[in-house]
Amino acid sequence: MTTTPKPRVRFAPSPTGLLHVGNARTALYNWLFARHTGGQFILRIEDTDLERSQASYETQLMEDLHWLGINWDEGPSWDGLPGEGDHGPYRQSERLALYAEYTERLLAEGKAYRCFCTQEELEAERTHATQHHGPHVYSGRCRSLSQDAIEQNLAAGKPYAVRLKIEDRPLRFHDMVRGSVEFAAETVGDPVLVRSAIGGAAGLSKNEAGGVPVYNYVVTIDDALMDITHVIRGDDHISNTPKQVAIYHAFGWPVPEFAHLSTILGPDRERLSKRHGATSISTFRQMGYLPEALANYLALLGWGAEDGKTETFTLAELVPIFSLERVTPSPAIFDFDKLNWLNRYYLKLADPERVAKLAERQFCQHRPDIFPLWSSSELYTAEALAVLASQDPPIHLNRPSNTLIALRKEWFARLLALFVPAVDHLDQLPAKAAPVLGFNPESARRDPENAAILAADSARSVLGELAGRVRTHSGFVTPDDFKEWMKEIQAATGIKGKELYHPARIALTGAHSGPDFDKIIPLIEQGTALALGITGVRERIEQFVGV
RNA sequence: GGCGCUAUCGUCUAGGGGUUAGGACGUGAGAUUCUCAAUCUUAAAACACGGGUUCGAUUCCCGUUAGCGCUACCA
Repeated sequence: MTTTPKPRVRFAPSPTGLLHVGNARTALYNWLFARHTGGQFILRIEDTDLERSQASYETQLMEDLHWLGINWDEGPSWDGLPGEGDHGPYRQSERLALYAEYTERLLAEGKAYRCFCTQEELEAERTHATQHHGPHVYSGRCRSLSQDAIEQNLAAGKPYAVRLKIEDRPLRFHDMVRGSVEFAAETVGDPVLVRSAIGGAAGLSKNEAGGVPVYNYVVTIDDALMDITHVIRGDDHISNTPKQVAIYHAFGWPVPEFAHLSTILGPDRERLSKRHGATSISTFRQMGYLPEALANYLALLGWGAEDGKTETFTLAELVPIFSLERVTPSPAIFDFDKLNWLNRYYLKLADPERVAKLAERQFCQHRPDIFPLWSSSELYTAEALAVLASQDPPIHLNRPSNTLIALRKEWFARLLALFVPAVDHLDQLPAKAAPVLGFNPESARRDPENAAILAADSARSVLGELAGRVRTHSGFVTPDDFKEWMKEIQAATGIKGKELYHPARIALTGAHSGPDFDKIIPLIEQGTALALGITGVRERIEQFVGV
């Protein structure tokens, strides 16, 4: 026995849509297996469905993989890089010419035969099978056609498909996730390898369809030609596998190992789809999920560490411990809550500057009235600087160039420090930060919970007292000022606790709950001073009470 | 209809002939706080059912049930 060669695995998506979490997980497991074993990870684009394939999807797909941290050793050229590897081409559409010679070989060796059956005849067989509770497989009628009959049909120009002769013995293969799997030959039937002109194929007219090889045939040849040793894919391919195994047998090629990954389901136990919310990688990205969170979650969905306890892994940590033997065969329900937990975890760990960049994009999209922050050319004033410096924590002017921008970045970093821990994913940030950025007084009053709080007599008194103090106050407001007011109002009215704070909080932030006043007030006043279009504390209370 | 795959807390899972069946998310309670989030502590929560095998099965075998997939000259 020679030493076992390094594994070669492939991820073979069709560019017919956005990369879906299920496929992404398949890609991830392939990648992890390759990296773990020191093997090769190959990307092959199955773009032969001319009708549905789009070049833009192909690009997006590669971008999504890249974003997740999955790179490939061989694959189509991308992003200016030439295609790598000596097993190309890596786009199936560029391989079409390859298959004919293999079909000739099978025909010549008598391992495949021409089938002249019409659609109607096949349909009739199927109905008959249903009536007799048998499997819906081809009877093999054209297997035993005499040479004369074949010549005659050919001469008559009858369209034909090419079918593989399935030998009458069980078709079994080894699955690294499920163990040995076996299919009886009679439940498989002689599969079509090459379509006839009557068959029709996606994107082709009936006449063009003649001679077009079928998916099961093409993948098998591609996998064999690319020296794929381990086929890791979704479990919807299990029933295709016996046909593929028969093709390997017919050519005398070594049968690879298989690993069929279970389906990912939605909370209702149906196959995960757009119906359940976000499912494509690019959507998760837009929503402000971190790639490491998604990759970690996907790794955990159907696989667990040996200790049964560790839950958080970087890709680098995953590589040495990942194994297909530990992959669970049962279907898994996609749990958005757990993904969110992981995302919060990684958000806490992530470099603040990186988070700031991602967050800024979200603000630009959702609050164009206030963001972008850094483009303004307005100058700061002496008063503004005073506000920045005297709040706690102060923002000091300490950079000679780009000063306003530097100050704003500092402010933004503090805003994020306050609100990022409160979100599951970054696109929730603009809404969460509304207490600082500003709010609509009317809709704040209309909120049912707010309305209930505001309806109380005590709330009216508090707001009246507060407005009075705001009016006589000059200059900006500090948390100490605010504390002082609350103390005075409590002394004057006897109102305290929630009855005191909730109305005040609504007047200031539009919501009855949120971060500490100590944090909010400096951010508001500093934001106002930085000309961010944020209404100051005094103004917003006056506005609110005046409504 | 046929064939195949699957079955441990609500969810993801660990485990494995004798265990207090472990962890995580989520949920409940408590601490903290005017409140929310975060954080910490804590609680509740599972071996689908029926037969075997066995001194003993959640674990092994067989059925049942349920879910899912394939059943095409789609990919």
